[in-house]
Amino acid sequence: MIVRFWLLDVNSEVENGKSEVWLWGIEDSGKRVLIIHRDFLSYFYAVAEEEADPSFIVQKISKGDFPSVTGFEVVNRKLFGKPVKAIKVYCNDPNIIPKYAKAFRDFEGVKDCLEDDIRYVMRYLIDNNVTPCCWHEIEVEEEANVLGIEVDTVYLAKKPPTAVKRIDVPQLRILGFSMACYGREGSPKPERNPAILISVATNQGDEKHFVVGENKDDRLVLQAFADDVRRFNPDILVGYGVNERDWPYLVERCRKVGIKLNVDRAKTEPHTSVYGHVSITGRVDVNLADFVDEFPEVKLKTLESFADYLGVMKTSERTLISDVDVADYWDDAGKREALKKFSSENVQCIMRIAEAILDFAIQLSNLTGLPLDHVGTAAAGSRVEWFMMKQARDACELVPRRVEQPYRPYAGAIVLKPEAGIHSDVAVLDFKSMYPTIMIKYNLSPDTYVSAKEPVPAEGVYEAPEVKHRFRKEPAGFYKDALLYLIAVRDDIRSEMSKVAAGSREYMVLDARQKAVKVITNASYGYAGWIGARWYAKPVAEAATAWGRHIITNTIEIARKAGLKVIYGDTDSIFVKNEPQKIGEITAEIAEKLGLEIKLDKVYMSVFFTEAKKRYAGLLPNGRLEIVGLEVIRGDWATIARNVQEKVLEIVLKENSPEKAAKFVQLFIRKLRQKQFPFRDLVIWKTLTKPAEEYAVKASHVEAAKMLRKAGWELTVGDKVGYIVVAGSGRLYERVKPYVFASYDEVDLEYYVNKQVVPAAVRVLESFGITEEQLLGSKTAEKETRSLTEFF
DNA sequence: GCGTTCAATGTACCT
DNA sequence: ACAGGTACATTGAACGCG
Repeated sequence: MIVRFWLLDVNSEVENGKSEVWLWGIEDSGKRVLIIHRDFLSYFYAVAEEEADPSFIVQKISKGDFPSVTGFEVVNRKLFGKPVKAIKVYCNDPNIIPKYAKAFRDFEGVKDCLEDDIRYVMRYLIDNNVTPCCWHEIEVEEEANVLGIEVDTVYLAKKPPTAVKRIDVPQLRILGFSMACYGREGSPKPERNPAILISVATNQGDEKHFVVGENKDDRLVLQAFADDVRRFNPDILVGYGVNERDWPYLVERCRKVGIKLNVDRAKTEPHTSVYGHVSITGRVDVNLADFVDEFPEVKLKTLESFADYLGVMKTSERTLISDVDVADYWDDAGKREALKKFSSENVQCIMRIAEAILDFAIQLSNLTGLPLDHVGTAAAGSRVEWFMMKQARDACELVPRRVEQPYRPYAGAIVLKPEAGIHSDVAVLDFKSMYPTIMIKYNLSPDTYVSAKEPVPAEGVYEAPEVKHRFRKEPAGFYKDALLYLIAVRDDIRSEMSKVAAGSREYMVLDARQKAVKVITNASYGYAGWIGARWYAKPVAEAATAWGRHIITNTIEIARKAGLKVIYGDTDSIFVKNEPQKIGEITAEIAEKLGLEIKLDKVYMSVFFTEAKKRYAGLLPNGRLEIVGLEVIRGDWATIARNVQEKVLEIVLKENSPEKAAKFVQLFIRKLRQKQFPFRDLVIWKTLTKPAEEYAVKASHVEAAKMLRKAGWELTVGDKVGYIVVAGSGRLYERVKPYVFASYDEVDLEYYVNKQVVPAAVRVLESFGITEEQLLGSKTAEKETRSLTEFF
């Protein structure tokens, strides 16, 4: 019997001493199924030394005591482009593979063992061309559901599945949840603090709240939550920070109160697995917080600010309750409803973010081949790597082991010093996807590199400028093939998108897919230069930037020779005076001489530069202000400073009136001194980049973090600390408090005037001759205005 | 002993 | 835990002065 299914999740189990792959799927009919594949043999490679005879090696190995080996196969493969003979060693116990590989490395004639570090499930997926979040067909027979798996049917696979060309996603059941814990000793601990409130929502519109009674006994809450999950039987569970917080807490708490947390489809408990994701057998656990990094505009990566950014729930319309205050809200009869409302809003945010994110997550999973519950937690480098592994297999390239590499920096891109001040009518030209384009054009790939000691091959080489790294022209390296594939796929998707209604379900899926393709394409250069990469290839990255510098330098020269004033440039772009005819001419000349396409990206009606690189603001014809690098878009400046600078830029660029801007700043400062701005606009957020003890110098956010920790609130590396500068004496770091512990009365307003608002404003206004003193002015308002008026 | 100078430290940004 | 290039605030030790 043939079954057609969409692959939701995959895991492996050991049954009667034999490994089997479990494929969790959804059929067209909506049936949830489990397909068990029993006879997939895993393997690793023993790579033979150049002079060695592989069959001799096989003979020798056969005499050793390796009971799990079931067979050998001598094959031709490549390693970093060099042909090698390899012995594929099949084993019936996947778990013993690393041990055998280690032993085999010592055999005479064996250069190395490879791919022993690829887990059984991933081996299965790659070798059979099975991709998660995609439709497949498979020959199966029905099997008795002896284990009581919570699916409609259990099948036994007769053959590996084959992919079906279909892009649609079945109707998935999604359940989101959010929890609150009661504690007054700092960060809640499952050993001592109950889960007082769990809010649950589904994509079928249900919303439920499980709340403890007055005795705060959470057994019923936990049980009801687990029962409700099983009743709804979701395919996907979503939350925010669930892998590191909610799931471990729930598991521990249930253990403590003597309940089994049964929320999966196979009667096991949630367990932490690779990349730190929590695995819930038969379902997919998605931590939405893993996807906030795709939006660098979101500075503070909390649920509420992510939701605010996506436009699903405005923070300004909410009463936010920080962890520090949960117990107070619970204990105060008048405030408890607010806590419930907060929890309900949180789970609503989660559901709406899921709606906005899941299409992308699904497409990224499908493109990289990483299961949906891994793909979020996997770092950018891993995502590229898994994508490349599939490409490598097609090219018969062996997957190298990850080897510890020393960090060796190399030269990157060129940035021009801008001409400070305001320029009007400025065109921005740029090379789209410059590094991927260069990598394709010059066949930059780990398997095409010709080292300095090697002779030039017959087909010739491309030699990078400056660094002189050489890459064979033929055949195409697997990076080139991979990048060409990605670009072709993206073009296909875009043409498909133009055929369907914008905003339709199909359009959204296609758009999510082209975004996933873009993410992988753009990360490929960085991957090549990453020392953690299996295919770390410094010459590839170094040659890409060298060609990039060559191209942009020549572009600047061509523009100048054509009489175009070059105002600024960074990596792959140039800012020139907008003269369409000349731009047309140089575009053609660049294409002809450099073989790369430069395009008009946008025209600024006016653009403002400081003396510094990477910081400017431009006014677009539609009236939108684009701000780059300046304090406005920096998350480590207080909101008041960002707001004042944004307004100054707007006045300067739209009204061309620095004087008006200066007066605005003076008024702003008066309001600040009168405490007219919300307290939260004074909070400064900075990331803890290492454990507090490891800092070489005292720093404000670290001191604030220590104060939080003293009160029991644990922070880990990567967390952002929000602090307030309070009145007092001494160093800055001696005058800060976590914002949750501070009140408006303690604030050192003069710090915010002198070190936040004024510097942010002066950054822009000093170009127009306005000084800090003028903005601060003298004591009375009249005098301020007069001195400024006199100045002009 | 005290104020100034400046390299080092730390964070976040740009492409 | 994708790269290098860059700006800027703050710290803290060295430096200069007398």
